[in-house]
Amino acid sequence: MGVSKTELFTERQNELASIAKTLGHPARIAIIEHLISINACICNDLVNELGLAQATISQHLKELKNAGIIKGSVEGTSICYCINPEAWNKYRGLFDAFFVHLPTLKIAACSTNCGD
Amino acid sequence: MGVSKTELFTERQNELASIAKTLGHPARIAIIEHLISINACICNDLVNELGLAQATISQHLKELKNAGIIKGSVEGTSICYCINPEAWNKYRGLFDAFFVHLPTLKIAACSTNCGD
DNA sequence: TCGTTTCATTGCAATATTACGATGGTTTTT
DNA sequence: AAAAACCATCGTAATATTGCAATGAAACGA
Repeated sequence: MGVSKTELFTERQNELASIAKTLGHPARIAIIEHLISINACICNDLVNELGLAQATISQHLKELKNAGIIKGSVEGTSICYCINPEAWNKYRGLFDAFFVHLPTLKIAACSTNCGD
Repeated sequence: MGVSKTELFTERQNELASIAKTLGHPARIAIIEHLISINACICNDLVNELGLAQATISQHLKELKNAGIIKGSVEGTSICYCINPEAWNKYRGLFDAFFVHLPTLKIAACSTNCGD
């Protein structure tokens, strides 16, 4: 039906999936990486940097803002965006905790059980 | 249009977004974590473990298999799934490299520029 | 062989996502 | 005040995703 059954999963699983979903578009990855490389806040540059329309960029920025990954502040006629370090570190922690699993011992056991 | 303009981004950005998208559903997170906790391969258990229909679980397993995160091998009438450690480590590396950015110095600069 | 178990696949309905043109609001510049 | 610059939002079209019932396909046991 196009809607996820979030009530079946833990809050952490839903949160991890939600932030992964936010990162699940190359434009949003590119926006984040450009924000980081510029080491400061951007706005209309993203429209020129990536090849997407202004409305599309604005839409992606909104999603990133909703997720908390970035924040923006008014700066004259333009809006200055930057990474939100608190959310950034929180999400890094979530992914770290997720990927830290699967030590060597488990790898061996799994390979054995799966054959192949 | 519902379709991403992948040609605008680097291969790495597309790959990172793709794997993030695969992880962007709580059922797939739950499947992965259950596979890890069982330390071996599962199949029909997932239908009982999560509250989703068999067809739905099968669909999620297919996506995880397409991404390479898991692999399955026939085991009698059932199919044994497990984490694919090579892909796992590769994706962990991608996320690590992504999140490793934003050292303390940049945090300070960004906060200053953004006001707030 | 026949039924059972276990999955994958198909077909469908409901909803979500992606992209963009057009429009409007806010702030600066002239 | 008028024009310009910048951005968010609305509306729309095309496509993707989610979930499930129903149906097949493959392997096992009686």
